[in-house]
Amino acid sequence: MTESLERRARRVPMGDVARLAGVSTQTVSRVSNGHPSVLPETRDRVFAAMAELGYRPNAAARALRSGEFRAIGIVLFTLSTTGNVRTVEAIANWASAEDYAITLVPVRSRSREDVLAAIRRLGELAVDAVVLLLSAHLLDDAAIHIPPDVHVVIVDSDAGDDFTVVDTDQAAGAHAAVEHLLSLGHATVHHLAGPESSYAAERRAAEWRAALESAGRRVPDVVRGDWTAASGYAAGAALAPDATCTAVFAANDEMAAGLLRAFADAGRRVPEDVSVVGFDDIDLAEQLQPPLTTVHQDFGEVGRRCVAAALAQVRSGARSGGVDLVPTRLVIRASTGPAPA
Amino acid sequence: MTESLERRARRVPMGDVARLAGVSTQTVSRVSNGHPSVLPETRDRVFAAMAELGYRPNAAARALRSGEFRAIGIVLFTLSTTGNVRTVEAIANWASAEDYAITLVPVRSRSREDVLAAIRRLGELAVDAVVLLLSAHLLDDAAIHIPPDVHVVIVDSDAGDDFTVVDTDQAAGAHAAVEHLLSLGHATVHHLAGPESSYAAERRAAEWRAALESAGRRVPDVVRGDWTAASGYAAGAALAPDATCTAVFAANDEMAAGLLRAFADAGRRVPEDVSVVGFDDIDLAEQLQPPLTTVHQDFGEVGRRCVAAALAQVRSGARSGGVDLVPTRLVIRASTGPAPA
DNA sequence: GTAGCGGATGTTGACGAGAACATCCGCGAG
DNA sequence: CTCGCGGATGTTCTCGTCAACATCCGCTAC
Repeated sequence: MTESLERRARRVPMGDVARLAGVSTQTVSRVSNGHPSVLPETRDRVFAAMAELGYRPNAAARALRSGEFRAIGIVLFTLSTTGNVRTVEAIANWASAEDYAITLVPVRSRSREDVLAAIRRLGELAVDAVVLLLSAHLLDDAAIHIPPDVHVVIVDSDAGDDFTVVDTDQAAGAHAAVEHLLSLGHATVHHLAGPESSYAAERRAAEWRAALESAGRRVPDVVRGDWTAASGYAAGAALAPDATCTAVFAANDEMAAGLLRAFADAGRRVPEDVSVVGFDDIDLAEQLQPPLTTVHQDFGEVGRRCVAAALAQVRSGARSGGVDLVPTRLVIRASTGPAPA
Repeated sequence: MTESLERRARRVPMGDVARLAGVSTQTVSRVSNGHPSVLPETRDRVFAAMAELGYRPNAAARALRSGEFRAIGIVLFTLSTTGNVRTVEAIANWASAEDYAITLVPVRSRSREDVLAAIRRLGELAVDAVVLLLSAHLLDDAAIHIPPDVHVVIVDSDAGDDFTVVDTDQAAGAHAAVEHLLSLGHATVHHLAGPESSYAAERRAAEWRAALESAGRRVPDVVRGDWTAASGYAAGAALAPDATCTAVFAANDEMAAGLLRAFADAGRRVPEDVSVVGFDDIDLAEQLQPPLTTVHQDFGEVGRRCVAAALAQVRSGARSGGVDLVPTRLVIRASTGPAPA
């Protein structure tokens, strides 16, 4: 794997450029930052010197001087869920538009000590603000304490009293899914929930229950998955024999995909025998068989608001509380239909 | 969205800690870095002062002094492809294990100027090494020039002469897929390729062609998609009427999923009438109907080698060339079967 | 003609941490 | 008893950049 070696070229400091261009470092600095009062001729000379030496400003020195890193940190457990990926991408793109970079800090596990370690590292990161893509339960722990001078935005959580929270409106989305199924004549709706460790999963499950109760319907036992399609398949295999199960609301699309295959394998037709609704509206949702009715999340908007909130804190120097919910949209496809007669 | 405001707590510098603990800043520094020759009693006093004031070391100052940021940059177009996401996650995890953070730099578009801008920003990033995840032949362009003192690892590209390249062994994977289908008795294999702008897509297409030619088979026209399931569906709809098409190798699993649904809609059974092979082995592959035969990529290993190569460069101070290919594995599921009689 | 203004440039210092070097002290060897 | 050594700690200086202030100059207004 190794072949040739090139000796490392030394990082060029401003002073070298200044010397070559015959000006002071301050003038180089001014050119570098587009300051107006530099003679065009001088500017060109400095640019030429920069190019010749391959000068690039040193981010550390700049940050030390200015106190700004122009970066936003994101703390998360995993990039293996659709929601996290899409949120991270959206944050990265919006941040990039503001000329901010994104620093990713993965947390090894959900163990208390790993989370604590990540939070502690937060403050030492070369970052102006932090987005926590962690579920709330973790922050409830009184021992987990976020330094007061760190600007934080929290996603997928409920700590709106102390922190800025941005999130998809899980409750409204879940409500719409249940309503849709009830309006098709189903007596009740089963729920394939995500893991208990997820705040989003818990919110969706709670609202599913509330919607059924407020409609005066029987509330079936919750079936739990772990977000994966495989867990959805297992849940589907367990639900298929139950003839009273004519409608299932899955907490995400991957698990819904597993459900669809499990029902197909068990000979239960979708949507004729069972209706299925997912959550997220991943790209593949439309390509499943049948195409999946699902709750569309606007991750782009979540990302935009995260960046906006983070930069607002950075610019004002203050931390604000409050919850900012992004609406969902029910996308009706072929996986839902009238209740069987 | 805004409610309460807390005044910003000032960042605590080392000097404050030193004063409170009754020592010099140097001693605080030593404690902070675990230097051995500090009296336990002094150490405790310093720790207490740190805790009381909420001291956290300043990353910029540390980086300026040491010349190290302990961060690796990743430049990429998008997180919407499975491959990129999984690679980024793997890199983040391995880097984190070495106590390095990850900085994400999205490139707005594939336009020449945006790529150039990103490359130029590279050198100014607060980063010790950079991974280019651009999946393209970008570096062929002579105008795109990477500063010689930037440590670079390239993924999904072909600049092994000048840079370290880590990649999945696309050719071997594609070859295995074609071989598998031919060994099942299919006269030839159609190919649903990814976009021309993707290096991986081109490698897979080239090897598909080579495998067919070396077996003396007819080489059908290539059908192109854009990685999405929707484009796979469109391609499937176009291929379905062609009775000579009994085997399709899709360049990724999402497009294969679209193919499966298109064939189902067109009344062509998989695998009885048509066999389908994908590439990637995404989680959902096993949940498709039928479960998808596909080429498994070991993204974790790609990430590990990227981090290893990047840190090797950082530590040696040199840049090395060479190509490091990660093997693939063909996962046979129900979507492939013997050629129809 | 000169005061005064403003544009172009230079000089100085500070950001926070930590390496190099200096200092001080106690203890053991000669 | 003194020298020297090494551990604990302090002092100084530097990293690269940029803001603040200083300087110098030409031009305009009176």
